[in-house]
Amino acid sequence: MARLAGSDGKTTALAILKQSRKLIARHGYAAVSMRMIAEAVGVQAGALYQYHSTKQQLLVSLMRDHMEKLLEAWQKEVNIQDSPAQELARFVHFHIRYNITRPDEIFIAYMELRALEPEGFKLIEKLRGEYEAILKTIISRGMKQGQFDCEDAHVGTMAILAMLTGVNTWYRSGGRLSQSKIQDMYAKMILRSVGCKEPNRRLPT
Amino acid sequence: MARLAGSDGKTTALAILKQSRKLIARHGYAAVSMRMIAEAVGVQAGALYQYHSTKQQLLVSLMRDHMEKLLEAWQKEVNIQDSPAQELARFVHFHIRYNITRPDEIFIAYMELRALEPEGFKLIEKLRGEYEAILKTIISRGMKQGQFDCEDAHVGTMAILAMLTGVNTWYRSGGRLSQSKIQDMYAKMILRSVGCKEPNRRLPT
Amino acid sequence: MARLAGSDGKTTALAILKQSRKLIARHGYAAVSMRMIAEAVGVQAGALYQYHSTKQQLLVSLMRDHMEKLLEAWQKEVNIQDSPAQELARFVHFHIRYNITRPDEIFIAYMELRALEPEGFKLIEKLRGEYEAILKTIISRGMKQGQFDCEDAHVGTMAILAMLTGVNTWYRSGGRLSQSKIQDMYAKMILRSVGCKEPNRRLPT
Amino acid sequence: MARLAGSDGKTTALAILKQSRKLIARHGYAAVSMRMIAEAVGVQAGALYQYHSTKQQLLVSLMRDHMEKLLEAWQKEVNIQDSPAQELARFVHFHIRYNITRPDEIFIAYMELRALEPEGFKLIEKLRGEYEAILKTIISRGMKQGQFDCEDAHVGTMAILAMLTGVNTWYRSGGRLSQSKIQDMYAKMILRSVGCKEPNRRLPT
DNA sequence: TATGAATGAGATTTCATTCAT
DNA sequence: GATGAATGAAATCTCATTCAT
Repeated sequence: MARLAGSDGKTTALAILKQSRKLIARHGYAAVSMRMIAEAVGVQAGALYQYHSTKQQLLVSLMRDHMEKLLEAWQKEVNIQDSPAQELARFVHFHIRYNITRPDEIFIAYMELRALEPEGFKLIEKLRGEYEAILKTIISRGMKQGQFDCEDAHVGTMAILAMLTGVNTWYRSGGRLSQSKIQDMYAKMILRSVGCKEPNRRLPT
Repeated sequence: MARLAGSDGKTTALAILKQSRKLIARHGYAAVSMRMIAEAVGVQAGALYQYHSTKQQLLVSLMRDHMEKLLEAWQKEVNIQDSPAQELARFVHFHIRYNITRPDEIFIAYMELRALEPEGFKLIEKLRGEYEAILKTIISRGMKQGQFDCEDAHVGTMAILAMLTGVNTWYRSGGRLSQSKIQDMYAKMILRSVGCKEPNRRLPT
Repeated sequence: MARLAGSDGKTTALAILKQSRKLIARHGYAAVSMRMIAEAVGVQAGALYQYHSTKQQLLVSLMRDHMEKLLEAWQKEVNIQDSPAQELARFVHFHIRYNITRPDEIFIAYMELRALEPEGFKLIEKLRGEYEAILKTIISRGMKQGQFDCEDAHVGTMAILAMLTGVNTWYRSGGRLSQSKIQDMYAKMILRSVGCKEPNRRLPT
Repeated sequence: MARLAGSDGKTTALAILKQSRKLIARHGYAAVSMRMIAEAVGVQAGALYQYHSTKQQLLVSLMRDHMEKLLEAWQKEVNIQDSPAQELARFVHFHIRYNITRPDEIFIAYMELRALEPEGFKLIEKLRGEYEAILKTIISRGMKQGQFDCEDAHVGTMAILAMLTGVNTWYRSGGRLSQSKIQDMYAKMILRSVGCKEPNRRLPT
């Protein structure tokens, strides 16, 4: 049949992204079928192909979307007057705050790289690299200025990102620890881990 | 046809575990078919069912196998005379050493929990809990003895495990950093992160 | 959206016939989708249904169109003063000339009969029969007048039509042989094949 | 489920070829679905893929099979003592006899070339070329020896093959004309068409 | 112990067609 | 006259699994 009265392309497009994000995060790209997504959206499977030419394309859209928004969000957050320690703390707070409210995006971004075909993989890897570079630059600057005592900026970057992103594997909103408490704890652990002596100053959560 | 001359049940059983581990780690449980495994082993798909009653059972075998061996290995490693700091350092060295040589097992253990059906999930979760308890106990002991200054043993446990396990996402053998160098760097970062002042003593890699 | 400024029903109608003819001739009715046709025309698939109620109807239009024009064209060609041999030669020249410039129509007319549903099939078969009857009548007349020595008018008709229509399977314009040369060669072969002794007189190509 | 007691690969393989040949000849490659073939064979659609990796492969098998058998059959038929006229008559008789009993193969061979993807197309074209070369050689020999008066061996080849293959479009076994009568009529028409004066000697049907 | 044939369900994707706008 | 959104059916192909041999 045809279009239902009141149906609307933009609404459907958003619903597809939302539902597929949720499903893929829960079960994994390979385990989610186009039919499952369609059912969640409330359309037939064929309708999905008006918005994404293949299942793979849908995954790429999801991941690119997330990475681009993440990078933009940091740009709005950054404060050029920060010392390295302040900037690292700000980054920790930002990363946790941003990720804790978007567990599905994060999970997909980290877990479904292997499901990407070469073209999509290259695109997403580039965006990931840009985000890693932000943290690496902070650490390098702190090392140059003698504020941090870290042996290797790259290893530090990877270790800290793993630690931060790991929050999502155990954090439950409404759990024993508030988000701001977690942010403070992680900031402290991480500043210590790079050998920073400067006291951790409170930052907006 | 019947059994090929020279074919051997034990050999096949091992080959199935080895190849399925490799394939599932690379592509994910849902993306690996029984036929792919069979081809890698060099048998027909039907033959796999002589060893594992379902695809799901095969996954459970793989994961239980890994967790049990990991726990056993730590038992052989532990030294009851260690101070908390020494034990934490030992744990860091152990975890990195053990995991760096078994990237596939680790990846599956962390990634395919969601692919487990309820029965298998309960079993594997129990074993994971036992491993986490080891680290949590170390931290708690260090806190009690005043050697560590950590606000929350559980959060510390999860943060440290995430950091450690993250090594596998970027470590390449033969890369710029040797395994023992990485172990030292992580031990330092982690001891600092729990507020330990005791100098890091060298441990066997 | 509504009609685009400058779009025009007649133009679209012609474009649909032209593009569908081309596509169906190349790939076959079953292998051509309405979307492929729409894309070639430069409209959305839905727009095709303003001109043809179904895909099948579109095919019937294409075939009826061709057969009717072919029959009309012969009517303009015929010369009632021709002897049977002259008329046969005229027919050969006509058929080759007409078909060589319309390879797509011919191909569809001969190949897609099987794609017609009963109603359309009856219609097109009737028109085909009329065309075959023209040739059969020529041969019969030649036999009655003793100019041809052919054992069976029907077999002769079918054999000659197959031979003539086969030209399209190998003729390439600009190839080694000119159209008029081919017409002469075929006229000679065909007149001989029906045992006609009268010399082949030149006819307009 | 599993294999049915008494089922047998060779039997199924033959049935697939037989049924797909029949169906593709009637409706065309694009219009025949794997399900239709499977139903005709009496298996599920998936079972077809044990024998042919794709639908396209199945088509190639069908066409190669036919062309190879056709070429072999002529090799058994040929008589090196034939004069060109005798050989041409023999070829006509052979072609009609062979094709009249295999209408499906012929139809597919001539009609589904366009359904072949490049790889398969190249293969089948090569075999077709070999068959055409047989007739072309006969005509060329007749021209050299002065027995035939034909202006162009290539055009003659294509014209005669079209004529001969066209028999299949109208012949119905048990119809008004017997096969041997048709063979004689065509041999006569064709020998005349190449300007051969030698009387047509009877050949085995 | 393993093969080879098959199933039945389900995967992604495409199709002709419809209809509110 | 045409679009854009959608349907429901069907296409090709893959999958886990079974079982006679």
